[in-house]
Amino acid sequence: MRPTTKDLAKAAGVSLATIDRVLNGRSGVRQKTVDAVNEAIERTGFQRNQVAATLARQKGYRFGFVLPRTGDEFLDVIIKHISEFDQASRAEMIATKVVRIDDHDPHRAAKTLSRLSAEDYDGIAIMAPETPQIRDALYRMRERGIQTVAFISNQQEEGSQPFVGIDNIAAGATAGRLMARFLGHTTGSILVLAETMQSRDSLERRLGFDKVMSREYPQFDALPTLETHGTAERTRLVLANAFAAHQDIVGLYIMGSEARVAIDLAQNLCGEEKIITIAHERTPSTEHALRAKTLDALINQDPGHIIRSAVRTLRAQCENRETLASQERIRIEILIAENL
Amino acid sequence: MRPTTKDLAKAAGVSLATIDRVLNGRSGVRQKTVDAVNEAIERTGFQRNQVAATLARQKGYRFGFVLPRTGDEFLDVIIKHISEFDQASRAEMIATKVVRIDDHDPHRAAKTLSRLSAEDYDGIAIMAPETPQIRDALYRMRERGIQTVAFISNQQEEGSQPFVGIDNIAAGATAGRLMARFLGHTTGSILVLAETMQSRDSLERRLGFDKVMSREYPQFDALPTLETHGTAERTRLVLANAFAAHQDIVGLYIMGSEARVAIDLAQNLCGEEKIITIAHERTPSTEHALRAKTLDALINQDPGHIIRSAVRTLRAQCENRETLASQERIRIEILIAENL
DNA sequence: CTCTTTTTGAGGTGCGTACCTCAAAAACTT
DNA sequence: AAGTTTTTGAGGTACGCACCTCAAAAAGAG
Repeated sequence: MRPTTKDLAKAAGVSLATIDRVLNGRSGVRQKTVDAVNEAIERTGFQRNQVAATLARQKGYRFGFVLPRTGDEFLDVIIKHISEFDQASRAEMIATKVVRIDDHDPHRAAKTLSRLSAEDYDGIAIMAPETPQIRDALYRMRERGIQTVAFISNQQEEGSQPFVGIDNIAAGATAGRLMARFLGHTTGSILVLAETMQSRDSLERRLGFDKVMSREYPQFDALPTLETHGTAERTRLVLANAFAAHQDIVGLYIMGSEARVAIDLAQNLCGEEKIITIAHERTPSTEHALRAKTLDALINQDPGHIIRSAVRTLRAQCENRETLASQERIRIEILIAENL
Repeated sequence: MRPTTKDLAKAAGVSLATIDRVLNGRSGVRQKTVDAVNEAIERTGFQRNQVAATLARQKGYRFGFVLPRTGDEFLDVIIKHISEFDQASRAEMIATKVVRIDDHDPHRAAKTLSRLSAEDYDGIAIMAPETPQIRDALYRMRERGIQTVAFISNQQEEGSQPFVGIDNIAAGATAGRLMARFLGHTTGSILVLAETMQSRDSLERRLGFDKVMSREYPQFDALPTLETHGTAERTRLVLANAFAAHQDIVGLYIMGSEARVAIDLAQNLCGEEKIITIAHERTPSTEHALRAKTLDALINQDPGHIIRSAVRTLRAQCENRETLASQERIRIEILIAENL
């Protein structure tokens, strides 16, 4: 039988009240006593029964997913998965809510964050660009006792909060390797498309992509990143210009959003010689393109896994436990038509 | 506030005892009353609080993972993950144990299964070849009230129990597509290696592989499957013979175990012209080969996901709930050196 | 209608923890 | 040493459900 708090109290030679104080980090306990309890925990191998604990806490866990207000199809997919998760985990007393912030106005975004109270949230997972305002808002949030985790988009301040998402440098490298291998023995230029190079994610993907391409495949010329600013018009414009300026385009790497427009357009612009196209994130559009063979491969991070991992991570923080790093690593998925 | 059993009793116009009888499928309740309670469940949107339920049940859940006694590196990986999971989920009152069965002696295997009692296991996940003996043993097991789920290797009898694992036809097709795309414009023969073609998994993978190759890439000649019987000697033998008989081998698809030996050997036998090699399942060996570029791609099913999914599925059965199919789909992962 | 069987109700206990109160003990202060 | 503050103990309630018993009510059989 696993030891209970009662057993632990006996083993430590203190009362249940003291055990409770130590276990839940309440004040008013001498260090000496804390040490004695911790020693007893070690000795007896006590593990708090989370099932009983959450039942007793009564108010399960409430987590917020902070997402940008503007976004692409991928964001819709994320939101859909969050609400699915919310449904499925209500029986486990975990509630998840989506909070939107102004991604183009850091001040307003920070203000929205500052309004999130510890009364309403035990933790939040945030997907946002890294600005000083947001960094500070997150810092104050943690001071208020709300756990935080960066989510899909990493924040600079490593160490202060965990990150759940893929390694974007590796993701870029993966795209690069696939691009080169699919191209085989041809040579030519490769277009690289991003929403904006202001974002850390795009920078990292490009870095990884170039690392593979320039070192191992000098026969290809990866052109400077084209920025779409997330609009269809500009995507059309920059792509048309690029195809006009370069006659030898053999590949297209779409790092960011607006994949749909780019894929369709590239189909028309490239002539009879098919170009190899690789994009990120599975959405209805990219999935369709993969099936239609207008897209050759998709680099994906599974939204379901990310969400579950973010919640596990937040919950572990709330209960100040460690997480198994190996369980929380988000895979860089390669999707082709056959393994959709 | 979510309705509790008490609220439900009031809503259905019955007592708590009756609610308990219906909810836990006990006998001695008229159908009319059962219907009334179910109607009230619908109407009030009652959802049993699993946290409280498992606490009250006192004896968490005990699940067994039935694995073959003999096996390759992949099996070791699975076992490692099961014990990791066991550690991590003890706080959630879920205990998992590994049970080994004689995979070469169906009678002994069935006997081992018949000894698993409902006293000790709430459910078992089984990875075993499909034989009549095992099928019957599983049937009787379910009659004893032990939930079952097929795991990695599917059993024929679809419908009678869920399956957690990948679609092996799709996995084979994925391997085929990658093989063809990596080979590019060359032509030649492709070797296909399996432990045995007796197993359904190998048959399905081969089926998927051929579907892609023969229909879309007639320039390649996928040779008949070579069987290694899981031994290093025989692997060496069949491979050496194959390379002697065919001078135009350009690809090697390793569907089953003994990947390590096959990869190393193929390296030596193929001469200066590198052949494209694709294998299944991530293990220390295959991972190393991928890094060393002696392996071009790996088709993988994540053991961690499979185990968690199997446990979620078993637990849902115990609580006779439905599972979200979308959450339980096991991905066919494509691994290359960059996204390890 | 009576007798038997089946179905239902009322009530209780316990799971392991959180969280609360109040008093008692121990530790510091001056 | 007396007073003040800090630390600890004892005890309780609650969470939502499982599981148990025993008696009462209802339904069915003859």
